[in-house]
Amino acid sequence: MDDELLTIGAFAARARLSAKALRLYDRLGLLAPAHVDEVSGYRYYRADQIERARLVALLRQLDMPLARIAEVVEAPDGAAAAGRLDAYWADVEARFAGQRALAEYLRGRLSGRSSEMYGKFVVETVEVPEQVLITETRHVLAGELPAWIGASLGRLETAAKECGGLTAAPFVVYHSDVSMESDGPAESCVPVADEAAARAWVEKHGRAWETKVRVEPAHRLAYTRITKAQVAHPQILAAFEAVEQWIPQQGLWQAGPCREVYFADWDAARAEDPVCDVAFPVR
Amino acid sequence: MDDELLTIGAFAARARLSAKALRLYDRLGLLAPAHVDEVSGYRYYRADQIERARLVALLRQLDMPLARIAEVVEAPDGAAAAGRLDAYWADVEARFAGQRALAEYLRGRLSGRSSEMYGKFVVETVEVPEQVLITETRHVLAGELPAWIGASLGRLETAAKECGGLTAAPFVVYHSDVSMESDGPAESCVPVADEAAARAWVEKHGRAWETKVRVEPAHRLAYTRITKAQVAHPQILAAFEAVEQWIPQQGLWQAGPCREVYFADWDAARAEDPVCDVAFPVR
DNA sequence: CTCGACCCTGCCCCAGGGGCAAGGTCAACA
DNA sequence: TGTTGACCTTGCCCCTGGGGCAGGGTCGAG
Repeated sequence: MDDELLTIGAFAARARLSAKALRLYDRLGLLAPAHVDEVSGYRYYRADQIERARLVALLRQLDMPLARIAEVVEAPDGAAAAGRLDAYWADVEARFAGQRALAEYLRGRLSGRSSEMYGKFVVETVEVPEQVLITETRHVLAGELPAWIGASLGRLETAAKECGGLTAAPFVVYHSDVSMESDGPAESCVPVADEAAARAWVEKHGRAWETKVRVEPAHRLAYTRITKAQVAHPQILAAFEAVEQWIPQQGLWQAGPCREVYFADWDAARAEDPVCDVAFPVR
Repeated sequence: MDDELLTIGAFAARARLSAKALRLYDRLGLLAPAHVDEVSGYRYYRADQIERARLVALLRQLDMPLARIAEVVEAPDGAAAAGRLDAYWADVEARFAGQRALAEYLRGRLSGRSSEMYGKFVVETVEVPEQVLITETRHVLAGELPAWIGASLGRLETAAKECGGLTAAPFVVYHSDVSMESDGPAESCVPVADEAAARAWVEKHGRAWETKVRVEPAHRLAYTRITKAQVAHPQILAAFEAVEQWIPQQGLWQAGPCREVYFADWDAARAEDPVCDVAFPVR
């Protein structure tokens, strides 16, 4: 066979990687030389290791982290490797689609169409009485947000039935970044009638740490109503901004993190139906 | 106006950035607080700085480097800012398109279609006599490669006319990575008849460092012929791989970096016409 | 034997922050 | 008027995926 050994430089040229990178991959166990001279420390690679090295190099061109590359090249067979690549690439595609939408939105905004955009939103305020809430809090990425909101509110609405029923529309509070990438905590909330029953339910069914009962004091919300079609990035950002612009114009100021109040039946709504209020607590 | 000042924490929550990030942006001059207490060092931000901070946060979600974000937010007007965003985003789109093509290619390869793919390429060898070359060497990214090859070979072919004419087809040698992202040096070469004239031409017209005259000794090339349509990433990778697979099977080994020999008139060729040999020096 | 081309390790550097420690400030409440 | 707890400061080390350089060891050809 082709069992002559290549020095790191020769191997690097053939694999089209740098020697430095090869040393790193050795250290990480991603691509160990076939032989290391114990005296000199020289690394020697077999020619048939080039294939793996090239694959690593190509995967790096996809910006795949070395840890995930290891999963691909260690896969038991080609199909498994292809599957792991696909999983990674699906993540990248999803993320990129979000970024592209955001870039388009920003281009429009920077081009000076902001005043037109805000004009489309009608902002009002509403007094909200004190509420007993069952809440679930989680760090969640924007891509999973819709799925998580659906699942979480579904769980909590089920709980609400055992706690005297819903006293108002469920909502989600964003304690940090509203938009993509965000792993800032999101808190889904359902207002219920019976605080004691709620505490008992959480005691029994709550997921540790995530589920809590909380009493929110009375407050005032500034909100704008949006349609189902608008509940998506980045369109929804325009709604948030419209409300944020409006608040100081009225001599008010924000008194807490923003929230989305889902007052309609999501599944039954059509794209042009109003389903959600984008809201900020104000004073 | 709304001239009350916000502490870094309050401002961070409103801008949906971390306090740490705000300190970094302050240090980089990207987003300086309106006021810094000289005694305590506390940073205070005006409410109207939130807009800029939000823009920075959104641009960061596009993975735009802070230096380019600075260019956007410092732009004299919205149109200029939008233009800079567009320029950045066009880069991202181009890069992503390349990555997507590579991911598709890799999925096919990992799924075990490699043997079919290699079967499509017929590999042969040819003896190449000693050649006098005028060469231009540059670090070039894959995106610019086609443009650079065209321009560079155009320049060198013009030169060749004054140096006894072309004695063989021009070619490009890849001294490092063949594929995208690569800034590994690429060397465009034209073989000419008159070495003395070539040296004189380079002396007179050569771009410092980039242009050289070089005598390449006689060698043997293993090559496969590809069509104009195949001269693109990542399809061309399959051709390179086919030749690389073939070489050891014949008891040969690679004796130098790979090259693309352009033997046809590029502009006159149709997509299905052979225009290029993908070649490796062998022994 | 010598020389130049390789190779080794180790250290510092980049972006864009996260996390933590030690210590200084601020405001509200008793 | 404290005190307390929340908030702020700087500074240091950590991450990824290497690049670049210094100082020193090795290899092979002439």
